[in-house]
Amino acid sequence: MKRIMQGSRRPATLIDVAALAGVAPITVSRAIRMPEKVSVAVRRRIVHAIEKVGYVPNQVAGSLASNRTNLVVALIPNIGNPLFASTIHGLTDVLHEHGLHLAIGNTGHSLIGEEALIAAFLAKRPCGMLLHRTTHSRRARRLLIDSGVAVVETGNLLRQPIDSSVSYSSFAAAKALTLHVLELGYRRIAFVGSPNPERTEVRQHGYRAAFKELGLAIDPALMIKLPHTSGAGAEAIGDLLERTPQVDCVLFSGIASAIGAVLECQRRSVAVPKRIAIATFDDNELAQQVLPPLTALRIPRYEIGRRAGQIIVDWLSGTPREGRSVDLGFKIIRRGST
Amino acid sequence: MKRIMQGSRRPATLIDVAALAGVAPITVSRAIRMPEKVSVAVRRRIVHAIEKVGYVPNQVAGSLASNRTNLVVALIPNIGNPLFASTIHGLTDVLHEHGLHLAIGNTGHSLIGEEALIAAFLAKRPCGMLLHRTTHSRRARRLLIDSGVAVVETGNLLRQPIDSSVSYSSFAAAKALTLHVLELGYRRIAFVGSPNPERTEVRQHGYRAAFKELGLAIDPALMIKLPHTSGAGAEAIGDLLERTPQVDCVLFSGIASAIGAVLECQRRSVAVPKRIAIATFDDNELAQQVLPPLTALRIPRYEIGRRAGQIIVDWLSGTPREGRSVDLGFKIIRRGST
DNA sequence: ATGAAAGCGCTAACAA
DNA sequence: TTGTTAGCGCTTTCAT
Repeated sequence: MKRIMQGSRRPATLIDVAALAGVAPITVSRAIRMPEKVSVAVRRRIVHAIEKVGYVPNQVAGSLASNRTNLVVALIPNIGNPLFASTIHGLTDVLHEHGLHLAIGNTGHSLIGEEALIAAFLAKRPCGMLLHRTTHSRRARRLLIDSGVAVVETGNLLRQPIDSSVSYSSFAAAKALTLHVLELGYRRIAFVGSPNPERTEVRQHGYRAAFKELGLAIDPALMIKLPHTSGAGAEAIGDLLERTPQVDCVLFSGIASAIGAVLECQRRSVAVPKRIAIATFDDNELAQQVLPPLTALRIPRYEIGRRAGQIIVDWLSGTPREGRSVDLGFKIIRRGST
Repeated sequence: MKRIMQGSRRPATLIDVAALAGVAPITVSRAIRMPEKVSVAVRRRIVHAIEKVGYVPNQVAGSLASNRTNLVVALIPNIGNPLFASTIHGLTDVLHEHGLHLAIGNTGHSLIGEEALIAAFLAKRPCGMLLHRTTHSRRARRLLIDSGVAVVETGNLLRQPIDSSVSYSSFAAAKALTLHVLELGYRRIAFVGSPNPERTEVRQHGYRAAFKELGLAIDPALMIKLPHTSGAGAEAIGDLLERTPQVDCVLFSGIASAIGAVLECQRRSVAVPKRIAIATFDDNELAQQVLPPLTALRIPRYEIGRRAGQIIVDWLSGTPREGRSVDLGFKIIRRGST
């Protein structure tokens, strides 16, 4: 009740401030956006007036008039996934430095399709858009291109990005990690992918390329798909050991499942890496703490967010971009599990 | 280059669509927002025209005219922290169901202070705001109250929320967890808090209350503060065992440090819970996988986000709220570590 | 350094 | 069911 009555007081506008300060509205606008263009005396009066009436600028009106929203949109498959947290963090860090704000869309199990979702966010007239690993329909691409916003795609390196792409190469990473364990002498290497076909196929491709490069044969019984949870990882390694005892190494697509697998090996007293080696396609602090610590691929997630933000900022300031695809690479960190 | 030339084509407006369809602009507006209010024939022509010119509504203009942004803002201390992911997830799930969108602000190490940050986001004229455990200056509160937006505070249950508060009681949780281990017979119970004083003090308070309730004395050597990382947890338990060998149980404020501690015990072959029991103030899948699995406090983070979203949605639809403080509670899940 | 006029693209309120 | 008229609160452009 109290709130509602207070709220009914119409919020102060530029005009209210101007009237109180005895200047034209445009002068107040200038005092706020380019203080140096307004004389000190007038500025002081305006600042006073602003405090007095509790003026908070209406950015909606400002955006409409200036045709500039300072809004960046990130479309993410699943906000609940901690993986995205670092990228979003890097992104907001850069955006906030430049007075831009971030709106987040969860493409996950959204009822409305990708096109509708993109259209809905485009309706906000953002200055830039980060798209994490979404495949686009022809119409969605059209929509994005016609909109004129800076589009940065992340999640995988694209040869034909709509505008630009910042990521690492999933193919190269998978190949490198597979070569890494092949070179260590492992041969019956299981590959555990996620149910996400898009991502998994690229990685499987890299996995096969590594075998091919060394002229070795792949054991098809060792290609598995399962969700990225530690429970699933635990089950998977159990199954592998029982059903395909020839296995001597497992590559996990997700870190949670890899950690689950290591812990399951502890429970079963299966020696890692002696009986079976384990490596994973992502890294975090915990991967270093388990016993044995996990050999992992380190992906520069925070940096990807920052770089994506930087590209958007550069685009807005008219700075010509250098390349369309920015490869931020990856590192293989060998620890005890291989 | 290509992009820039294409982008220079002025985007289609409602007027363009109206002209092409041979109707008044307002009719197009209606056809989009309330299709049932427009005759089928006219609607068809309008839909055609929209497709033809590739019209994407300008929500900035719409918001200004209708005085409704459909924007909700969440201010979070640290987006990089996976803990917040679930809450944000729950929040977006509800918001998207009601056509609202989320903008995220990172209060963390922001250069601009809380007041400025709140003012900056208020300038976007959001319909609602979620504030995660931020203490507010008098002026910040004023700003929020005067704005008339629905404010939901999370992170701790508040007696005097600005508008409403959704959370669990940190005090009750800490007391309950402490009582839990006291009742199991542990007596020299270390409490490992985070460096965040605000949160840690409330929990320490609960910890003391539990001892007091049973008329037991606290060992002051067992109150520790450290960052929530698994590395820190590993170190901490090592130190505790060496410097204060009387310790028989450790309560960890953060889950990462608790997991680090369990893993450290494995490395040192310290028997958990025989030599030392471990419990933690948060739960996740991994906590169930480590050896032994961790006794944990389960906090309904996703649900907190959903509920916060629901409150905002209700507020917007004028539904009177039931209570100002919603306590979503917690559960203690006993596993092998105690 | 300051101001006047015009309008951004849409929707509310009120007709017809 | 459809249209007319007036803004929403600000910034742009062009004076002064």
